[in-house]
Amino acid sequence: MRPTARRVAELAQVSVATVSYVLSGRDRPVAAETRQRVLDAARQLGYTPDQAARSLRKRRTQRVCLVQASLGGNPSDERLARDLHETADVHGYSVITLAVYSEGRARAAADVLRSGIADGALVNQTGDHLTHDLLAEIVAGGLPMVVVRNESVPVGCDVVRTPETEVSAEAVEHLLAEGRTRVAFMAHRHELYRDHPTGRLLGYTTALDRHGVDRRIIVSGADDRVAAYHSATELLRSPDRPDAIFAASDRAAISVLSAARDLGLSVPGDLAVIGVGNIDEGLISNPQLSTVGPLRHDYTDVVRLLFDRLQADGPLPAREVLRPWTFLRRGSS
Amino acid sequence: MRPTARRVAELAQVSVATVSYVLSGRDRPVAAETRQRVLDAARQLGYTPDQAARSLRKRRTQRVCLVQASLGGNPSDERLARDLHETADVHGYSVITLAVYSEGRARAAADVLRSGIADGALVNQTGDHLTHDLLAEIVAGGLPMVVVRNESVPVGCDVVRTPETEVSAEAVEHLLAEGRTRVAFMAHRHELYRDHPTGRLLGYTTALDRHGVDRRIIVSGADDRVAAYHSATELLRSPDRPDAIFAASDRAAISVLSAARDLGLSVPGDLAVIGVGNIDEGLISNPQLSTVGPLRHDYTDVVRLLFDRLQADGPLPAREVLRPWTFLRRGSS
DNA sequence: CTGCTGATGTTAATCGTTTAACATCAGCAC
DNA sequence: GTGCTGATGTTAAACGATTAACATCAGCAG
Repeated sequence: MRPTARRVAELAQVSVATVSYVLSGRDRPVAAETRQRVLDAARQLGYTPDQAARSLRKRRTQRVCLVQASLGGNPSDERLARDLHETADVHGYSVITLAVYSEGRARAAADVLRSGIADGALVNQTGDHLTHDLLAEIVAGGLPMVVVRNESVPVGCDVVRTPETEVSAEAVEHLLAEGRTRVAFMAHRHELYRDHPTGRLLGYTTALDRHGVDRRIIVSGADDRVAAYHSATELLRSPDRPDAIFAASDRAAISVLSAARDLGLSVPGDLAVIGVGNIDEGLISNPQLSTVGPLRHDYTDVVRLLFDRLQADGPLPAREVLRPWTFLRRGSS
Repeated sequence: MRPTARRVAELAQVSVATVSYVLSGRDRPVAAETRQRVLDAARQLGYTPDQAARSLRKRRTQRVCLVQASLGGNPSDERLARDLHETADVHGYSVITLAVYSEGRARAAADVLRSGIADGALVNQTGDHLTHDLLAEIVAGGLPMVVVRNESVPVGCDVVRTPETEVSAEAVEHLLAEGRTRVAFMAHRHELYRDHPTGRLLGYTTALDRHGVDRRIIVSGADDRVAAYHSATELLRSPDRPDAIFAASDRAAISVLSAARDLGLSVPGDLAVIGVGNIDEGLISNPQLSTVGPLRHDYTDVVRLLFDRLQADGPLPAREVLRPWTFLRRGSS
């Protein structure tokens, strides 16, 4: 059995209260000699306070929850995860990750969040799985929450909005204005099988609409590099091949570049390529990758929103922050 | 305030015990009519049992902890994380991730694990930060644990060993046998600043030793694609450039291929390249990437080791599993 | 000497859930 | 009727840490 405060108290010949006063670091006067006895006893037994008991009593878990659609793969998500972990460490919090990769998991995730597993949550773009209703339900439970999303969320939590739709449209319009006529969109699998389009897909269709282009060329493959390569190869071999591809992720776009090169197509001559995400790798590709994405890959401000809430005494008003995104025209378009 | 079992009990006109019996699903007989009243009350109030209280009483958190050196980036780590999350979901567990990216964090992580934050832990290659002593300390606390590592760990937990050193050596020997004379190693940053070499570095030096080669060419850059590209470019521009590069990761190796191409070097003619990890992307690179790594990217068996332990009644003997790795010679060497 | 203050320690209530133990009652065998 | 059994419900004791409230005592001003 793990040692309890009681065991430490017995060994140090004091009461459990004293043990708690010494170890929890509150400034309750404790005689130097007593304090030392307690510390020695705790060390000797290898005592660590039980988190469950502490949480129950203090109504604080010292944990934050990161809610994500997918696990890894996306450098931007990784960066957010890292920033969250690092900040959490500094503040003495642990991070619990909840993967919401389907409709069903969303319901379960909401329940987990409402069970008081963490003191706050950072929700990263979990598509439509976490509906506004579900988010509202969680917020209503009193959980401090920050949501990173490409749309406003009217439920009383902080929202970091990305202008994904607008900037994606801008990029596609650029392609059209340049004279490209057959612009394809390479989508993530989940973008194809749901009612509500993602920002990037919406940007694509919006731009085509504005320019009166009827023809939509939408293929899957953006989920991973290999799928993107094969999907692009097939697409570019078709008799009526596109003269531009807007890929839902930079990684996919880079695979498109590889496919084009392997087929002997010149970029941007024969084919223009634009990705989403503005990952660093786009700077070493050949040609450099045009992309749509955030200017800075730094989520410390987002994370701070959450910890501000955690440290606030009263409830804070819901804030909405607009994350700066831009269309970066580089060599591939 | 979140509703408690007590509130539900009041609403349903029963005792809290009955509420617990109904909701926790134990097969304690409860009259159908009573059960329904409780269920209705719980639904009406949106009741979810408090995790802290439940954990305290049951001495089970329904959580597992994933301990990792880095967050994301490595496809293999991602896959492990995903497999763990999915299996955990199935078993009704949540996943808490602990990032151990430095010596200091290791001590803290050990304390967190010992505080009973989870029912079991899956430790993924956290280099030397988590020393055997620290691991032993955690295991001694009674925490079921599975460690994935490139060496045996004699502390009473399950170990999934990767023959990273041996297979790396094999790959480098292959380069030497082929007649390459200036073989460089591109390392992760952390590999350069610590006493104990990683398996891949050890494999590299071992192979050189065996062939009586004195000259070590070790550069950093394996941590990310951009750094690898620049590091490789610099290396390949040097007057006495290497004729082979063994990169500590496939991602880095692929950047080396890009750098070589941009410099007009032919692969494998002018330069042989071998990576580590056997990621799928190596199949779409041009030329295809030779690599050292696991045959299958599937960690369900590893995860099962952990859940076997969690579900076992008594203590299980420590198992050691050897993960199959191999040197895959493809187009780049 | 009296009464106050601050330092130091202890007692006991509390957080919300689980669960062993007990109470009650109906049904039934004898 | 008596006693047993099983169904159904309640009571109360945990789980381990925190913390308000209280006890004690030394020092000291008046």
